[in-house]
Amino acid sequence: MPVVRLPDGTRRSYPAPVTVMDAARQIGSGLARAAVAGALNGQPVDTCTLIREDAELRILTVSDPQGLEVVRHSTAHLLGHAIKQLYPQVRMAIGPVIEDGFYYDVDYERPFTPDDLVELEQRMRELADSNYDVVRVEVEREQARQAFAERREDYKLEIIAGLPPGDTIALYHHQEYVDMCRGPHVPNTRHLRHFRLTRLAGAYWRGDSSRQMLQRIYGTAWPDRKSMEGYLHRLEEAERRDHRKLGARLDLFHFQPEAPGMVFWHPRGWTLFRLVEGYLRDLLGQHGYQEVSTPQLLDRSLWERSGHWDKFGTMIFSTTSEQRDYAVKPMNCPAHVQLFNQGLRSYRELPLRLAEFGVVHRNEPSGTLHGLLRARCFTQDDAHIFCTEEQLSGEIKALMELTFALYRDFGFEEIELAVSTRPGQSVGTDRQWQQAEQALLDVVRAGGLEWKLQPGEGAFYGPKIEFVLQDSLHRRWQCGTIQVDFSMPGLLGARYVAADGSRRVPVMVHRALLGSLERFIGILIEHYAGALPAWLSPVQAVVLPLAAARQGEAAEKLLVRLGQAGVRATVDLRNETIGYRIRQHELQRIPFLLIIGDRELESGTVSVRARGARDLGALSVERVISVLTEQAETG
RNA sequence: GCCGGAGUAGCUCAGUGGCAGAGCAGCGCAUUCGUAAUGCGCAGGUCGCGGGUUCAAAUCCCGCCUCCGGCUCCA
Repeated sequence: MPVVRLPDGTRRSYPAPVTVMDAARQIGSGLARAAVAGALNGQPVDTCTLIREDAELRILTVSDPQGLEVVRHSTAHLLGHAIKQLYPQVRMAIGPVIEDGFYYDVDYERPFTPDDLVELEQRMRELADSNYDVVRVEVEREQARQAFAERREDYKLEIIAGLPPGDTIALYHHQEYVDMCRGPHVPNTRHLRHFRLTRLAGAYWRGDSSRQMLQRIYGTAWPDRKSMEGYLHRLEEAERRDHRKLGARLDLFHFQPEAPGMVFWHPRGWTLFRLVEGYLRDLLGQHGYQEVSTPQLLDRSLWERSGHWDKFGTMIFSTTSEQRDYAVKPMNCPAHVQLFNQGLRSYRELPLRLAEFGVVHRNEPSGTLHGLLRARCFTQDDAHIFCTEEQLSGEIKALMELTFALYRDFGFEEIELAVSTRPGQSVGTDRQWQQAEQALLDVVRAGGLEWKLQPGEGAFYGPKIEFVLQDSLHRRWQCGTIQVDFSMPGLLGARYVAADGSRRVPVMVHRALLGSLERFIGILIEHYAGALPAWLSPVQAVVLPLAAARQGEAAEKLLVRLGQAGVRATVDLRNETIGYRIRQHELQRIPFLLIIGDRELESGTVSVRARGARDLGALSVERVISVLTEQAETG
């Protein structure tokens, strides 16, 4: 006699066990038609699931996030069905749900082409439109093994072999196609209507780079046509904002084959770089840091002692001179410990905060390079804080506040936190790690902020807090990091004299706020779609005389006055129509266009057009300068 | 690094074995202009690099480089 409680609080009791679908039907035929699955006591289940005991039940439809997940998962199965019909020799691996869609990893003798994708999608539509029932059958392990052995699904057999013994296995029958899955799945393919296959890629079996490379087919699925179009539009928007394209169009930087993964900054791009750097430099001064600079090449032995050579040897650029091996520095920390080690340090000097805009080189695998976002040479806004154990949590707390304020100034409001703990390969003792992890967790917990744990994702010398910011398209970017290190100072011989006269090893906090300046600038460009706020714009204003012969002289005079006021401005005296020049500078995303015609010449004013055709009217030169300098303030 | 795709003028792209093209940008001349493209003309190429097949290669084959989409990795 199960009693079922519904989300609105009503209870229904049944004389005998009922299926989720039966329960849905009794609530309403519309709901039953829309039901893609159920949630029994919060657990997603198939609509064919029998409710035997008292439970809370919610009917999932495609408009429910959990229901949408079911639809996406079933669409992956539908893809499997289409694949096996069109290419029977394909071996199926896994087909999970991901953000915005799903994929299926498969093994096939030849590479799939975009044309194959079109055919697959077409077949998926035909299958979905035939509105067939998806049937769940629970079987014993041996039966599942046999089913997939007959079908020569080697990957499925490997998955079965890895399942804990005794588990029942669910097979989903899509007509002649059978897939193994925990479920739940839609009861009928009529729920699968708004989907699209998006791209092809390679992927390692079980994510292991030493194993077979499979072909991954990505797809997306949505509750309705409108939300799918919205998604496709977001993809286009992301492409439109691609910093690599904008970097070229806005004349900020370029890459070329002779220096893969290394940036050639153009004058405008380097202006932006220096603006970001200058902002940070001011901040360092206000927060008790001292800026330093350390060598680009350091003897290999130093990296062996720090542990970097062991862990990252193949990714360190190196060079030899007079039979000595040098590493092009991939990090600044060992060099900063050398600064700490100069002279005998007292506890009175702690915390010692050393900052460097450290240019580092890392030999990243060629396939991972991605414009400014993943480069082989980049500039860290790096710092190392040497402190006592007692000072540690105060330093971390101050750093978190500083970081949040900084992101806000650059226009990022949504920030997430993650704590990463000890990885497999690491230096240091259990006690040191436990202490370091505790220090980070204490601060994060006390802060009352939301955070997630990333077990085993820490650096080899210490755990870390990571700052993940969301841009205007809601994409996530990991930027800042705070790492607590009880190991490296000891490995590199750092000591200070404590109040009681004993020698102690300082704790070292590694921290980068923006992370890599190059990468952060790439993110900024995409966040603002190239329309940087005035304080970050390489060119803040362009002076446009209507006709150079008549107002050119006045334009050049204005340019001089703007320069004296600290406004980054240029003048455009080209013999082109005003409409043409305005268009060009709008495309260059210049914040202010200052137009001088005969009317302005007579009245001693300038017409100000702000980016995006916002007309600020005719203003006096003094007023123009005060408007521009105000706008050019940070933030 | 691995899988797949791409590379033709500064940019966007057309050109599938037979004379390398278009639009925009650039330069020149005309126009002297009122808020997102004035007109006419000129110039612009080792078709990524190297090798091969062919009477003939941007086009077919092989190797390499770089880029793009993923995977793995990311101190």
